[in-house]
Amino acid sequence: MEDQSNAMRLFRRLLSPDNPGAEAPAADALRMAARDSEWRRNQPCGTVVAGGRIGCVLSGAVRKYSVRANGQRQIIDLLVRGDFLGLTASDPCFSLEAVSNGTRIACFRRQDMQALTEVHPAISELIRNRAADAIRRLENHLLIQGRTTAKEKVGGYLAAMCRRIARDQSGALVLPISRYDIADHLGLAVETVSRTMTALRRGGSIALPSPRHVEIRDTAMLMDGAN
Amino acid sequence: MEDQSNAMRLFRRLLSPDNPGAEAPAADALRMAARDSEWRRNQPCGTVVAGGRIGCVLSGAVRKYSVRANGQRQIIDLLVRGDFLGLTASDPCFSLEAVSNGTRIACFRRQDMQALTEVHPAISELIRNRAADAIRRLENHLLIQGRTTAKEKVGGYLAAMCRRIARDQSGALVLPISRYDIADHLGLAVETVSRTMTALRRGGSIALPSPRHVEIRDTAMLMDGAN
DNA sequence: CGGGCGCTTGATTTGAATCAAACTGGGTGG
DNA sequence: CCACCCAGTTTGATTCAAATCAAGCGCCCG
Repeated sequence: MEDQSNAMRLFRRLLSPDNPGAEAPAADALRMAARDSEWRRNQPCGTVVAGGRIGCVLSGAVRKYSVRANGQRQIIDLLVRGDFLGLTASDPCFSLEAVSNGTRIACFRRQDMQALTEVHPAISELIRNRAADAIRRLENHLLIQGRTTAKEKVGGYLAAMCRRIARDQSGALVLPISRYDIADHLGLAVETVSRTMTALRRGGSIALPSPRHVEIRDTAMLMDGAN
Repeated sequence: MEDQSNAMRLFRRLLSPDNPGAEAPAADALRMAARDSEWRRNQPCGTVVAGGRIGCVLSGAVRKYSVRANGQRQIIDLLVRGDFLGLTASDPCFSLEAVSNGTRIACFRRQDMQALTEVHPAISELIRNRAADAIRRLENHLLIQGRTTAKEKVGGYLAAMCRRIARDQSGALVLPISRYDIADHLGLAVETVSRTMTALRRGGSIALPSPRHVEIRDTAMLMDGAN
């Protein structure tokens, strides 16, 4: 099945980033232990990590967020293909939601995963590396979020996305998320995000063929927030 | 030696948070494998994690930060007693500095640590748990940093610190870091931090016997940023 | 004793939030 | 088929809060 082989390729890549051909047995074992599920846009998918289970995003995207007493939503992480959910046992204050239709998640029971690590040491390394990824992702987002001006934040965000998500045939980023999501992820107002995107376009660091398609024109300018 | 027994107690606590009496052999093994070092205020201590080594803060505090091209310093994490350094192999863009005199760090070589995990499985669990701690710490800071007003940020920060650092005999928090550090950690100007602390004091949610000593008076008010 | 660092307060400016309104495209129902 | 609707996006005007510029204070350390 197509999906099967996609997931296999993903697992092989994750198991040995340098040498995608190796580690087929471990990837097979992961594939066998996984139960896949598919989610629609805005559907809560926190159940995949209930009971301490671990999930891996196969396609689409998942947002991890919390809603404050005053109604403000704060997105603290965006998980895309290859990112793991549920690495920190349980923090009940966060919700998970599929961002787009056809978001597919492979789900593993913790005890199965534990048993697998004893047969395939590479899987234990995989988990460690995904946790390290999560730390780097959060650290990097903190750097972006900690910047002072909206132009620096949005620019840094787009530059970071550039390293994580797929491009269309013309080389433009295809943002999986809306302006509202970006705003809630950066701690800005939607209007500010929109205005800033327009300003970046006028400044020449990006092009916007459509609201969801972003062509990076000048990475340095984008990161500096200097235009 | 006093320090030896302090480090032992720390390792035992980290190895089994629920039952501090157990896991003495693993703690002993960690103690034997560790090389301690002591650092002075503002001294760069990134060398302890050079070559992929792992460090554990025994006392004092360490700040992890990056300096941008425009000179702006961004502190992305503050490590205190029990926190681990170098969990994400190497990200050369961050610097480490001791925050206070007498900051002590236990340092482990990665291969020694690896060998230990094979004898003591609890040590491998320890590392996983410390990584999960780091993720939770960063997520929580992101929630604080993503808030809109300075009062919410500073209030949330103090409330978070409350759960991590020691209190003096009167029950007040002893901040290990300066207003400048707090500002660089929250992405605010020093003046704003100072003003906000004063406002919180006047609002009655905290008391400030001295700039570095904070008594939490009303946690709810502090977290809401509502006063 | 001096100097500098850390902290605080004040006045002004700037930039993002907020309030308000129009526009777009895709989807639905008549 | 077309009118309508609606969520997402954009732009404009105004308000407000934090950055910036400026200056004074207390204290520790040399």
